[in-house]
Amino acid sequence: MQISMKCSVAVHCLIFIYEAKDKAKVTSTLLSQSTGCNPVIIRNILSSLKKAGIITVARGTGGAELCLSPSEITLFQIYSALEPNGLSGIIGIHSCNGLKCPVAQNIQKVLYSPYYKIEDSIKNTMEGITLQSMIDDFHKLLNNKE
Amino acid sequence: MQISMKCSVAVHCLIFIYEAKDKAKVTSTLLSQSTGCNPVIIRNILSSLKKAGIITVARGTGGAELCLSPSEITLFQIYSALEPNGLSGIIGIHSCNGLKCPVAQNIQKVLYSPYYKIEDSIKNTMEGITLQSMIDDFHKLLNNKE
DNA sequence: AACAGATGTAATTATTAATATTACATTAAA
DNA sequence: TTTAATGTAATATTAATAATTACATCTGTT
Repeated sequence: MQISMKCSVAVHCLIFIYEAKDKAKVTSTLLSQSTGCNPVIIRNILSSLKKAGIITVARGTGGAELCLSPSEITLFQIYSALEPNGLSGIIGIHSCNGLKCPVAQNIQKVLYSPYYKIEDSIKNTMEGITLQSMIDDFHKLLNNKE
Repeated sequence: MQISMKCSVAVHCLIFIYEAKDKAKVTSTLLSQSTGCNPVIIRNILSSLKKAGIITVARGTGGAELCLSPSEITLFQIYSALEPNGLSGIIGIHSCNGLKCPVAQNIQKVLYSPYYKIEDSIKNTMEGITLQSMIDDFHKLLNNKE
């Protein structure tokens, strides 16, 4: 129901910011050109990452930078920054409130535990993936092309 | 991006079918009343579950029944029955093809491994959840209400 | 054989969620 | 004060979900 591409775009931006360090000022326009997304979408994503303490963005003059080292930034942190409700509700549940059927009256409670387990396993997996590991993979890909 | 409520509705239907065994003929109309979903949606879901060998649906006369015991039916089987593409692509990736930026050219490959890990952890968790366990939880909820 | 009550499915419409765009106030260095 | 940014609200567009309509088909019953 809702792991949107925002997360992918955010990882893209973070790798870009890391690579551009001391080389170029990273503006939302630049990132919009690199990702193919609208600059306002980029600004919203950067704004979320900023609130989560992952990056700083200079007002006025512009330019984004990492606040943490890539090994301290996990995919779960990135995802959580973007999705205020976290993983809860990642799977849709139909609302059948007010119906007499006992299955209808209890289905939401029955699904709670399975869905929580799924959310928790996604969380654990995401916590095991760092920006550093993705940057490493990126560099491997660059080297393989030579 | 896409774990829809179909999965929840399917579990609802399967519990209903299990509970109604030898008591009532389970038609799509009945299930549509219990779930609050449109009967055609129900028929499509039942059709998918049927193709996956989880239930039988009698043509003409009507009525759905389980083909397997609830302990043999996992949440992953149910989910897979409904989603032909499985979990792949559960997380959206922006398309930035044809762009010069090296990040843009490699981001999809960089994200492949992390996203595969996530999909796999969801799969494993879903495989550990049986219809039986959900039916047990349902019965516990019924008893607690007395 | 005709009827009644089902399923199966294609085609269409409606609704909701995700993404993009426009507009403009605000910021800070030059 | 000009310029090039960010920040964000409001709106529009697009894509994904779900609902609806319509009708062919099936099968037990009368």
